[in-house]
Amino acid sequence: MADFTKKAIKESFIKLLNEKPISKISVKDIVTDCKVNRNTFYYHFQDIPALIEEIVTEQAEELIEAYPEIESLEKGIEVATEFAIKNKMVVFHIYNSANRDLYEQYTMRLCKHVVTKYLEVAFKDVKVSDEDKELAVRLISCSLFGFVYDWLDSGMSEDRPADIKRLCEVCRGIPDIIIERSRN
Amino acid sequence: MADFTKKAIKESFIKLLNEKPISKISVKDIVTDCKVNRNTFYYHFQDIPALIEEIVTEQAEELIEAYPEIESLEKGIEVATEFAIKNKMVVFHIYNSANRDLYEQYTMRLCKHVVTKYLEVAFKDVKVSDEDKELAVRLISCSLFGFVYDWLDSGMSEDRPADIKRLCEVCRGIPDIIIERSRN
DNA sequence: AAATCGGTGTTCGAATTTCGGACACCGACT
DNA sequence: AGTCGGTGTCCGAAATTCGAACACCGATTT
Repeated sequence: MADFTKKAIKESFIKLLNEKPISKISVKDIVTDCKVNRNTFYYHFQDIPALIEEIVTEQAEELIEAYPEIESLEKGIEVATEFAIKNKMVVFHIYNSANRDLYEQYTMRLCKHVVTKYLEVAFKDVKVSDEDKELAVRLISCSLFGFVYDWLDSGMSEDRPADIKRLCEVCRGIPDIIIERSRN
Repeated sequence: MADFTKKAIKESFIKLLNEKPISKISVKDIVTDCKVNRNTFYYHFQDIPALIEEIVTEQAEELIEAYPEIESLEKGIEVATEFAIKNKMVVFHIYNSANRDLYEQYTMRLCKHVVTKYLEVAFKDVKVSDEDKELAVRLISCSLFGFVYDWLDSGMSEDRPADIKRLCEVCRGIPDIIIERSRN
């Protein structure tokens, strides 16, 4: 089964995201756009947050797929940041919505999700304890989140590469510290 | 219902058409490409010719939709030729296949189909008898078919606009003759 | 304060679509 | 003569999509 309907729902949502803020997108808008029954939406997804979760997860996986040979955490941060900034980014639409507090939590969840996904790959050949892995996720997620927060707050500077570099500088020490800790 | 699966099957077919000659495209190739059960193909389409028929019909309808205000038969011929040449053209792939005789008949059928579709619009506000309409379809279809035949045979010249103009010159007299005949 | 409105999320059963697994058939190739 | 790959068809089961309800909520209107 190839789930064309599910795919169409996702595409409609992304399309609508480019037309209006997420807070104004209803389930009805989505199903109207792709001409399916409202129940079909609920058959595939719990609710809109679940839809977002799946889209973001997919994009993260696609990204990791595209960079199978990430050699360093720094590169990983860069890639994760690219993910958050370059690729359309559902995250941003969420962030820009009205219910800021709610979606800040959600953005953080997404950051952790992305970073965790990445670290599964990045830590594959390095022996690091589970606790340290968790620490790495937290540290890097917070950095990523903070960067996105700042980047959006300061008016979305056009010079993304420089901004990414800045984030990398912030995070550069973290992986070394983690690996060092792991060696005791 | 939005028939995403059916749409996917069509898209897979068109995709495969750009990779290999139509005579080498099997139902299995199609369903493998879009990850659908073979029976699902047969649920939607009688066979591959029926699939082609539907694709071409749709493209013709889209074209007519895009040119709702065709003012003259000449313009119509131009549009129909554009349809046959500019828009990817399933017709051509058919034509280039091994079983030339079979598909020449089919190409002619398609030409007639397109021209009929067009003339329904073009003759809408002109009172022309059914016999004359049929004559117009035959004459213009043959011109279109002959043009495509010649165009392909002579190595698909790059200067399409000039070729279209040439076809229009060939056909220019036809509509006038038809309308004149209709006036008795 | 009550009523209306638009959206949510859920349930149900019916209808449609997709599926896997058969089958006979055919033409090409061994 | 037998194998192979493709076709077109059949079946019943499973999955998906549907329309029509329902209670619920929050905002807006009256």
